[in-house]
Amino acid sequence: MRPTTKDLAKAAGVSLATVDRVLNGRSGVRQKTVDAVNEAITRIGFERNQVAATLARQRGYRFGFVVPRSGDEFLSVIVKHISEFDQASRAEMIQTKIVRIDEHDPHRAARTLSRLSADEYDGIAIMAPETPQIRDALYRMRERGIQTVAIISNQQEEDDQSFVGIDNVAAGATAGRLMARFLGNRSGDILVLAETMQSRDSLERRLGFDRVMSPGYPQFHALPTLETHGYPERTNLVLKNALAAHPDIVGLYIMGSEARAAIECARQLKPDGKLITIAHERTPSTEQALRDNTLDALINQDPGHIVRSAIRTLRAKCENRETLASQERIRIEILISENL
Amino acid sequence: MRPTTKDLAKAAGVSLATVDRVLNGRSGVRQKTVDAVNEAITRIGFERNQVAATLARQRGYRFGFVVPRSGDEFLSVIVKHISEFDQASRAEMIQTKIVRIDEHDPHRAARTLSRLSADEYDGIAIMAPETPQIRDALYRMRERGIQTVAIISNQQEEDDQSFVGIDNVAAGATAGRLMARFLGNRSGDILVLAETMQSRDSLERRLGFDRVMSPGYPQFHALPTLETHGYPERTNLVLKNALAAHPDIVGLYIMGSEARAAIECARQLKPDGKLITIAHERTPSTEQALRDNTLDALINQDPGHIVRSAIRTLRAKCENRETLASQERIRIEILISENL
DNA sequence: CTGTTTTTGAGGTGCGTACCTCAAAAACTT
DNA sequence: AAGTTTTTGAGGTACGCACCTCAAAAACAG
Repeated sequence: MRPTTKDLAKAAGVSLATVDRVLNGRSGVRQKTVDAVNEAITRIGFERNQVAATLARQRGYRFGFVVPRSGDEFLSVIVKHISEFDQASRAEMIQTKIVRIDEHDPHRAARTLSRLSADEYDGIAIMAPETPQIRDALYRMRERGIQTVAIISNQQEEDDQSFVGIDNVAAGATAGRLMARFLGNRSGDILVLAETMQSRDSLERRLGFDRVMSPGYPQFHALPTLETHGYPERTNLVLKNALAAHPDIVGLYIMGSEARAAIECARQLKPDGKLITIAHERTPSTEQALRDNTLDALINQDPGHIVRSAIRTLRAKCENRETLASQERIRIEILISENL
Repeated sequence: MRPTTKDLAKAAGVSLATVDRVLNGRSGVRQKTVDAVNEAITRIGFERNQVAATLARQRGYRFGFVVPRSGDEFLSVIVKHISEFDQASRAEMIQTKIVRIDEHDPHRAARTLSRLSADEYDGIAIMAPETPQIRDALYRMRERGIQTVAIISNQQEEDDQSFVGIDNVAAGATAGRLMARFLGNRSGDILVLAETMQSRDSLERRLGFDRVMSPGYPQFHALPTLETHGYPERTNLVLKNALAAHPDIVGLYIMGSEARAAIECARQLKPDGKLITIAHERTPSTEQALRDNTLDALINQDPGHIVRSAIRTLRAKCENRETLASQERIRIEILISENL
């Protein structure tokens, strides 16, 4: 039989009340007593029964997902998965809410974050570009006793347990390698497209891409990143200009998570030239493009996995546990039309 | 506030005891009453609190993983993940044991299965080739009240909820497409290697592979599958013979989950020719081969995911729930050295 | 209608923990 | 040593459900 708190109390030579105080980090216990209880924990191999604990705690967990207000297609996929998970996890007493922030106004965003209280949330998963204001707000949030994780875009140099998402340098490298291999023995220029190069994600992807291309494949020349700023018209324009200026384009790498406009352009270009096109994030449009061969490959991070992993990570932090690393590692998926 | 069994009893106009009888499928309740309770469930949106339920049930869940006794490298990875999960899920009151069966002796295997009792196991995940004996044993197991899922190799035409693994036809097609694209505009013969073509997995992979190659790429010719039967010496032999007989070999597709010997051969062949090599399942050796460029790509199914998904599926069955489809779908992963 | 069987209700206990209160004990302070 | 503060113990309640017993009620059979 697994030892219970009762057994633990006996083993440590203290009362249940003291065991409770130690286990839940309440104050008013001498260090000596704390040590004695901890010693007993390891000695008898006590493990808190999380099932009973959550039941007794009465209120399960309330987590918030902070996401940009205005978003691309990928964001809506994420949001869909959040509410799907919320549905499915009600029986496990986990509630999930979505909190929108203004990604273009760091101050307002920080203010929104500062209003999130520990009475309302046990943990927050945040998806936002890193700015000093946000970083600060997160710091204060943790001081208020709210657990945090960053998802998709890493905030600063966080530790493993505070970021759920992929290594974007590796993702860019993956795209680069595929691009090179799919191009085979051809040669020419490669277009690289991003929403903005201000964001760390784009910078890292480009870095990884170049790291593979530059030394390994001198026959290709990846042009400077073109910025679309998320506007379809601008995307059309910069693409058209680039194609005019560089007749020898053989590849197109769409780095951002909003690929619709770029794909549309590629679709029109595709029939004549054999343009190899690679994009990120599986969405209805990228999936469609993969099926109709407009896209040759898709680099994806499973949004469902990210959402669930963020929740598990937050919960583990609330319960002061470690996560199972292998489960929380988000894969850089390569999708082609055969393994959709 | 979420409705509890008490609320449900009131809403259905019955007592708590009757609600309990209906919820847990006990006998001695008129159909009419059952219907009334079920109606009330949907009407007030009752959802059983699983946390409280497992606590009250006292004993959590005991699951068994039935795996072949003698196995390849992939199997040991699976086993590692099972015990890792067992460790991590003790706090959730889930126990997992490994049961070995003799894969080469269907009768003995079936006998082992028949000895698994409902007193010991709530559910069984089985990884075994399909034979009439096993199929039968599984059927009887379900009659005994033990839930089952097949993992990795599907048993017959099971429904979605009874199989955790990948679509091997699609996996073969993925390998085929990658092979073709990596070969580019070259032409020649492609070697296909399997442990045995008796197994459904190999047949399906080959089918998928051919479905992509045959119509789409006339410049390649995939040779008949060579069987290694899992013996390194035989692998060496058949490979050597094949290479002698077909000087024009440009690709090697290793279909089985035991790739060590074949990789070793490929490693020796690689320097001179530009042999494109694709294998299945990530293991220490295939991973190493990917890093040193002996392998060009790896088709993988995440063993950790499979194990966890099998458990979740079994648990859902025990609790008479549906699973979250998107979470249980095992991906056909494409691995190259950049996204390991 | 009576006797038998089936169905239902009322009530209880326990799971392992959280969280609360109040008094007693121990540890400090001056 | 007396007073003050800190630490500990004892005991209780609650969470939502599973599982049990026994008696009462309802349905059915003859």
